[in-house]
Amino acid sequence: MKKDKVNLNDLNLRLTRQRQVILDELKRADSHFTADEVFERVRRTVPRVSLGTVYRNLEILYSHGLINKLETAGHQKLFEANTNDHHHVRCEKCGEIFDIPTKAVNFDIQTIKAGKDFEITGYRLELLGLCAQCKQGVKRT
Amino acid sequence: MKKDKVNLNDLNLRLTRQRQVILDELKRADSHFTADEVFERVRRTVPRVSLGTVYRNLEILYSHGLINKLETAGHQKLFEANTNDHHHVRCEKCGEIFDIPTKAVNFDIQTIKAGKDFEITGYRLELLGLCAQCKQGVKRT
DNA sequence: CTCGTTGCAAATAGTTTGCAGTTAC
DNA sequence: GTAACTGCAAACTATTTGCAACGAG
Repeated sequence: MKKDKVNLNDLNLRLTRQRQVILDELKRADSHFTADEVFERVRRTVPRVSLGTVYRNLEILYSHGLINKLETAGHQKLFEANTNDHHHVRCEKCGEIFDIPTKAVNFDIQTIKAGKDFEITGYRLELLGLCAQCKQGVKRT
Repeated sequence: MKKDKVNLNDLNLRLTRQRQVILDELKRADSHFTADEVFERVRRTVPRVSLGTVYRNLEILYSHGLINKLETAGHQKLFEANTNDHHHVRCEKCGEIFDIPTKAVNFDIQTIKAGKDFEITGYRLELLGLCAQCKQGVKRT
């Protein structure tokens, strides 16, 4: 079944130039960006854009399910265009984030025995690792 | 086998009154506290203690394995006296943190198929749920 | 005595917000 | 036309840090 394309209009959202470019940049790179990375990219196209606008839009786009937000302990929030369910792993050496398909991780909260009256409703999993490049000891510049 | 008691002396650490009281408070309550909650408690005994000192000590005690630090996305860091391996779940309604024994959670990073050259070295798991009280709809004051 | 530690205050980092002017529709 | 949105700057929150005085061993 094909998912309907989300219509900004239906959400009382306006398609401003800033918002459009923010979305475009995320989709184009198909990677994980911090708010200020997005800001820097959007700035190339919309020089007078402000960081506040970027933050506001990322939050709005996320809360309407148009993009994905990645919150991790002790790091800046990351945003990505990919809204499909997947996991992430951070290379502890270079800090890069890599995607891991959901099915590659054998974890199911249903199996958690939390105690009879406690209901587990969700989780946030932050994987840490060593990427292929860093494992080889290749230095990045 | 009984674990040796950690000796502050061996670690070039001095047992100041502030440090002692911080440790005592964490042990006494055997719960999870933010730095400023610890600060408030320690202040009752050592009125002139500063928040900076509390932060510094919590970090030092943690880095020497004397206490446990809990970092979660979007929340203040938490500290606890219990250094045994265990999981935590946060009630999404009341915000309370509850412990979950390691064995109650069926999760093993060894089983993650991350790709042949990628090595998973660790993880941070944040469980979310609804505690017994909140599930009943009991209001807390 | 000496160096780890403290209180204090200022700095930092990431993010949010108030407001008056602008713009999408 | 009007409500959503913007740029700007200031505010905020959690945490860290520089420094001169203090105190544990």
